[in-house]
Amino acid sequence: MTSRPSAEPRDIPEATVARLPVYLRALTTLTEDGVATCSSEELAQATGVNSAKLRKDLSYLGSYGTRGVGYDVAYLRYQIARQIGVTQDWPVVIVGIGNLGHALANYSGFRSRGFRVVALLDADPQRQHEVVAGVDVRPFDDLETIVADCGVAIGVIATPAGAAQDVADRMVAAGIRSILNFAPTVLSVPDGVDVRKVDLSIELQILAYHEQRKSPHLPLTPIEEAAI
Amino acid sequence: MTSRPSAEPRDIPEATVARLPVYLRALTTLTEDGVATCSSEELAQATGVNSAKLRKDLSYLGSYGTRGVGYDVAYLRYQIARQIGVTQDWPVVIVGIGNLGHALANYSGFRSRGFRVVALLDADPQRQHEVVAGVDVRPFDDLETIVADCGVAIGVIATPAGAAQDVADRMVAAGIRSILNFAPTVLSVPDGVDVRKVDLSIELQILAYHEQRKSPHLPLTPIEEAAI
DNA sequence: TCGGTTTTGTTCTCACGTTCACAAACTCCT
DNA sequence: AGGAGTTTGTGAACGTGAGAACAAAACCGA
Repeated sequence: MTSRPSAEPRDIPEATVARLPVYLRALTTLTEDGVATCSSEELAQATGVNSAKLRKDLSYLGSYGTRGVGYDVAYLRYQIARQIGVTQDWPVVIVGIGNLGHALANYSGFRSRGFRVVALLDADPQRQHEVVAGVDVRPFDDLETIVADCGVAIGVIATPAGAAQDVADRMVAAGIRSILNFAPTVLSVPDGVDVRKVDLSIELQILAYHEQRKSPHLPLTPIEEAAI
Repeated sequence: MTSRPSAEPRDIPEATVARLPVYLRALTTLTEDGVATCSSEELAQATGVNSAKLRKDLSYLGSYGTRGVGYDVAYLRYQIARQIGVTQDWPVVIVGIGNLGHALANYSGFRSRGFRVVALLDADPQRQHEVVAGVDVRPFDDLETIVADCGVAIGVIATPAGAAQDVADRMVAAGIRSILNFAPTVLSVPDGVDVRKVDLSIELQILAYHEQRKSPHLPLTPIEEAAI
């Protein structure tokens, strides 16, 4: 036991924050497999990172390991979950119930990882009679009421690009301060509001870039310059 | 005009590569709006980055701007597309036609950005009679044939976590060298194969972390240490 | 109790990415 | 033709992140 029982809330580097959920997932798997203890080397293997990096990441949370032994899986798992803030459920609204919205609403990974979809919203009245994943689709104008009633802080945008900024503005006005944006557009939001984006085609384009360099796949003569 | 007409193929930093698709998207929008020229400041605004960073990013591609004027939208767009390698279509296979696979197959952003879904594969015979987005779902065992026939280099995994590693192994064996993984698991692949992952719940967890620090939402007393 | 073994936590160094700041280069107007 | 105004491209300073390496701290067996 260290001299001070409470962990100090140092600020954690962004790169580390982005890896904590990966560690959390691996620890959950280990727990399910009945593993009680693991070393940084084992956990690093399971998460695909360098063991030195893993130890440094964990050191930002506190000293939760035992030298010569490793980490208590259940204990470490709880500490990471607490740091991320997923020991209790976060209510989430999803706006835009097209193909992607459907998939997100049905995605079991949200529920099992500390998120609860409390509402599905769509501007199209045609969709407002559907029930997706046990939640019925409601009009977009119900946003403010739902945010206030359920204490929603996180919104997910799965609309077409053209609607995304308007949706974001309404979300911010309603009190939402964290937005996960799947629409292929840049959102502008006031300070204090976090936006993370997931763009499916950007990831493919990055792969294409590297793929192009791998294969000597004649990389298109760069002599079209004068032609334009 | 610069003295050398051809762009030198310097290697581009990863961080820059990840932003090129964003610039490309903005330039496409500007083209559609009939804008012929734009400054780094305007393009930076449209893409949500710093204008100095934008200029440095573009400088890795070559000197395609004109001082005192800005960039020719169509020309810069073509140059970026060429660098990324999306001037011609890339054939792509999607494995796992559940909710997410459906959404991906229907996502028009792939088609419009240089990717063509040539096959949808699923191990479940129940799904093999469906037609999604004009492409019929075929047995997973057809993978090798399709990869060979269509020259597929990029595969998308949208299966449950348990199946993802097996699918990746088969993809690699079939000749695929770039994988976009939506399954919440770490894939291990040989050197020379690129994997990018998209984990929907990780993004939410990162938002939750920051959200937790914003609100003084009693952050769960860290005195459970002795209790575990 | 004590040496040997294991594994963590941390320090140090290097590489990468971001931002600033400014000279070079181009246009426009008189 | 030339000066004023604009905007790019880049060198230099700064900050963040990654990896190697090792001392400190635990366990184990005799």
